[in-house]
Amino acid sequence: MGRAPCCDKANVKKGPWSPEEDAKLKDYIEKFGTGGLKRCGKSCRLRWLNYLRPNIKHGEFSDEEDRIICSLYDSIGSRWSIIAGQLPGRTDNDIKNYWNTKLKKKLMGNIITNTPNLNIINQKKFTNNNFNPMFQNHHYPSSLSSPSSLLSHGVLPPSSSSYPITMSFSEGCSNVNNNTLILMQNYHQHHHQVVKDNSTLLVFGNDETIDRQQQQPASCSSDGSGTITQITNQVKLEDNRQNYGGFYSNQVVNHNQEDDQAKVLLMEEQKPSSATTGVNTGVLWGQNGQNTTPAGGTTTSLLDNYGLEEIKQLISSNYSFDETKAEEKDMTK
DNA sequence: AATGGACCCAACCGCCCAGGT
DNA sequence: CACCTGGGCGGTTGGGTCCAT
Repeated sequence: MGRAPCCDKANVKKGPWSPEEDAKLKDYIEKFGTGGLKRCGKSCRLRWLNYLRPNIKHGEFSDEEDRIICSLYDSIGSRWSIIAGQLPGRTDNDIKNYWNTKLKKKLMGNIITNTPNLNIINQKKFTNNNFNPMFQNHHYPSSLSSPSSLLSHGVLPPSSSSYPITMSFSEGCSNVNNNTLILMQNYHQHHHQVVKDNSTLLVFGNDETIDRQQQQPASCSSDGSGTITQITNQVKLEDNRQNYGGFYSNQVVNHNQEDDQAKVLLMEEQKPSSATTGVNTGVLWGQNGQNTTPAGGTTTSLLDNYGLEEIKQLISSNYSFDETKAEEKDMTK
């Protein structure tokens, strides 16, 4: 037997709360608890919890709050109530909205603006000759496999302002290995045209990002897996999308003849389905906290190496991260 | 000034679970 | 044990606002 409705839907008011209703609810709760309103109990509860109850914080989130949210999101995923528990005055709904509408984008902006050497990149496009060594050889521990973890471990400072950059990775970047950071201009397909987006993808490369024999760029999904794509002098669209969990890889290569550097992989963000288990979910949309197996190996989240209580302690102890602990744990796998 | 798209966020929906009967 | 109920939670929606054209 299914669950009974929480209220008589025909006889309850819905929609935004009026100031009169707010005052009434507050008054009732202060005097008698809930009752008397033509509101479903659930609605009253939510209104109270998210808006009316004392000491609710509204307005801007601080950098410190950002860090806490990012760290916990990286560790335990979208368990907003637990995250809210670490932020006095903030509600799970608030944090959820903040994450979905701002923080996620802010993180990407951080990576663009605050990664060392990025100024150079902003002034110069990559070419075969100037491909920034940082992105060729800079390795991060596998546990730092998402923007939020990079932020939460202090790799990136929490302030941000995002702006588009032009970026590509070229045939010259042959030293791409696992956990190498690659930043790419994001494009998307709109009415059969390729449209430049203001956002930027952060992608982890692996050995597959370059066909070493043919020296051709290849697609690289957020989990580091990818396939080889033939370069042409025109934008090439192949509708052979593969779902890598984190992104759809469009298999598009843009070879700009004017400057022989704009070989840009086109990728499109893909919102993960909650049902995507057993696949790596990539950089941006990672289902962290789940022990998933990507195409090219395994990922570890902080939760693999720490318990929830330890994570809380880590947060309060200024985010020091014990690399050896992760490595020890990896050894035992 | 009009309009359409993007963005934000309060509120709703539906599922799960614990506790009471 | 089965059923009922409400709390808790994460995902989603839709209306208001902003902003670019």
